Amino acid sequence: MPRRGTATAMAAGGRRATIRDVADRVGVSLITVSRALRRPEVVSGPVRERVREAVEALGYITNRAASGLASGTSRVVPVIVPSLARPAYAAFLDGVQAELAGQGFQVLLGTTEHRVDVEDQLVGALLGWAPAGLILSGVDHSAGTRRRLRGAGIAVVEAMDLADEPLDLNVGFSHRGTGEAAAAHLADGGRRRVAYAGTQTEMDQESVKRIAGFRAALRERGLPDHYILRGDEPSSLAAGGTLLDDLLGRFPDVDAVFFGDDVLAAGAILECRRRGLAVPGRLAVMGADDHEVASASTPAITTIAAPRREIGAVAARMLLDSIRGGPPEVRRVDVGFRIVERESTKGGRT
Amino acid sequence: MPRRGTATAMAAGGRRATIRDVADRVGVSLITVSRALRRPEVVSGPVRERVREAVEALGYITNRAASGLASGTSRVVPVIVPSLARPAYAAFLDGVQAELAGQGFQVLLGTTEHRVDVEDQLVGALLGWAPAGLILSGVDHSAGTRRRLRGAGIAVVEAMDLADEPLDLNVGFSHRGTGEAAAAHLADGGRRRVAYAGTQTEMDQESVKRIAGFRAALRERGLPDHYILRGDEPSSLAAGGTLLDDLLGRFPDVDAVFFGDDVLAAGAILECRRRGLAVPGRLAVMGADDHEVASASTPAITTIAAPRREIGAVAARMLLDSIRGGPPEVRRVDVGFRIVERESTKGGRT
DNA sequence: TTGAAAGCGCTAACAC
DNA sequence: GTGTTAGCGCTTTCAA
Repeated sequence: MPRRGTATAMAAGGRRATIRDVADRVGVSLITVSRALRRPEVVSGPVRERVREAVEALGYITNRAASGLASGTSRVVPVIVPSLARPAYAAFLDGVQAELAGQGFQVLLGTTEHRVDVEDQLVGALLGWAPAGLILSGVDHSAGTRRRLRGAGIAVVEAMDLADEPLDLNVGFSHRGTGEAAAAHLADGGRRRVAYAGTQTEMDQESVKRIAGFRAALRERGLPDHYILRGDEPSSLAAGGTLLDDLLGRFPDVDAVFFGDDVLAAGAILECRRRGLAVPGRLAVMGADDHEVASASTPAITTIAAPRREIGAVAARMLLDSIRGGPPEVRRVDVGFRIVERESTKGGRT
Repeated sequence: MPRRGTATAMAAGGRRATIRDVADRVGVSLITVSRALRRPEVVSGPVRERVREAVEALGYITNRAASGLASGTSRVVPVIVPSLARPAYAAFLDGVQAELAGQGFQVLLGTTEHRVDVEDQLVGALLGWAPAGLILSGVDHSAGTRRRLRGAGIAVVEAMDLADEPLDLNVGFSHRGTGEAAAAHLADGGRRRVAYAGTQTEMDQESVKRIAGFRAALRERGLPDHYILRGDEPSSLAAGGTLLDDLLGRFPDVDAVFFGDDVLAAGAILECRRRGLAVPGRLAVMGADDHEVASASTPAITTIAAPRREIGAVAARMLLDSIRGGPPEVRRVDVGFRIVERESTKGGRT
């Protein structure tokens, strides 16, 4: 350690103050201090007050490692998301964090970049903290991870998507459903050659399901379901433009496109404008996630909105309830989604 | 604990496997296992291999609390940001997380909502984990937090903004500078009644500094510096529209507005369109953060871009270097920012 | 309401 | 290259 503590408020010797130091200063036993800190109601008023003063004076901070080791659990909750680059997950994380922090729990962050092997590793590493519970986004995990999580004996929430057989607790909405709804919306608007275009779709189970729902709904209506385009760069306006180029190169006759997210859709619309291609006249464009860019584009983009931040908050609440009160009756919450209709899919050729 | 472990891979008795169980199974002492796990090169090949197998078979996971307690430090780094709702901070966090995870460190997340008292509390709580280092966004902290952090004897990075007197390490760009640059850009484009409009500006030190730089640069040019509007709702397209309304109500003659972020600017542009107010003809509009909405708006919005994700990555690298090699020679990195000029501030009345 | 003893699972230091 | 010993700072019994 290259640095050295120089703060005034410290135990003699320059060490960080321990519960022992606080006890000595107050003149009680160490365990009394521990109790005064964790369950103030069980110690006498005067003692409680003097402990408070000594803690303040010494700058005492509970050592979480010691506390966790002795008690076998810690007030920490690992939260695993695919990525922070996508606003949808940032919003989810925000919801979780706000709710958990309010209850004195800390979030340990992990990102998988949509890779199952990374998730396996992360779960292993994070379980080492003896967490009170764990929140995962997504419902598709390796067999090893599922076994490990069940074996850990802690509360687990799978969030964002809906699980057929939840590991424990589950909150989200149907990604398959969003695909079906998008196809229905475009087809019912009179579009006949309806495409999907997205990036990094193979690894991301959410888009795999969305595409499956999308294609199924098209087939049901007797429409072709093979206008599917997958890119591999991350989402950006530029990527949206490129996707549109590729799409029109491969399928020149498409009359509607559902993009993996609003940023791609907005980028495609910019490209349409460059090409002088009318939206929605010639081509209907639809996105997902209800990103600001969808309302700010011209034309404004029809999108799919889901309460991502609220999913995070609900996930956190379900977890806390389970930690405190045991398994709840409601193990699975479907928060739903809705289509926000805007200009980019208006009209069509009914 | 309402649940119970039922996994197959466990030590006898249903407990979670400890290093002791691994040692017994391999037939070596416990410390040998510990070494095989942390510094494989110091144990013999065969032992290393048998430990690996036993770990696998038992599903052993290192107990971080025990490890941290025994060693006095942990591979965990608290990262404190004002909020996750703003994409700029999500990008920063993403950069930190990616870099740290790659080196086997875990991120403990804290958000302050721009409140100094919350930051104080968070720092206290998070130091309890005996972290290897700590990353804060912002450079303005309470005296108590400064003292505490210095006393903790760990590496600390203040990120995003530039500090006059860094606590330890510092990486970011000048927020005052962005304000000056925005004012200069608008004034040099011939605008004479130049306004600033933002939300939640009192608590956010970054915007306080940006406004200070903005006003100073206007005064330097002999322009009025009192066209300043502060809202108090969070940033959104709607809030941008409202700000524009208020602004034109109070200062009907403004000819340019610098918004606190691109989303507000985009919302204002939508409102201008509703009112039939020409941008940039009648009013120049400028934003900040280089959000997608700035390129996707019509007209496209001039903005200020800074490498937020990279700041996070650099912060993480500086921290790791400091943890591993002691205080580095470079303690302060200015990553700079740039104005991205687009249509929304073109022309003017030179 | 308070205290004493024991030990959580690991690592540092020092043998061998 | 491997083992022994002694804690790290707290919480959990159990007892007073």
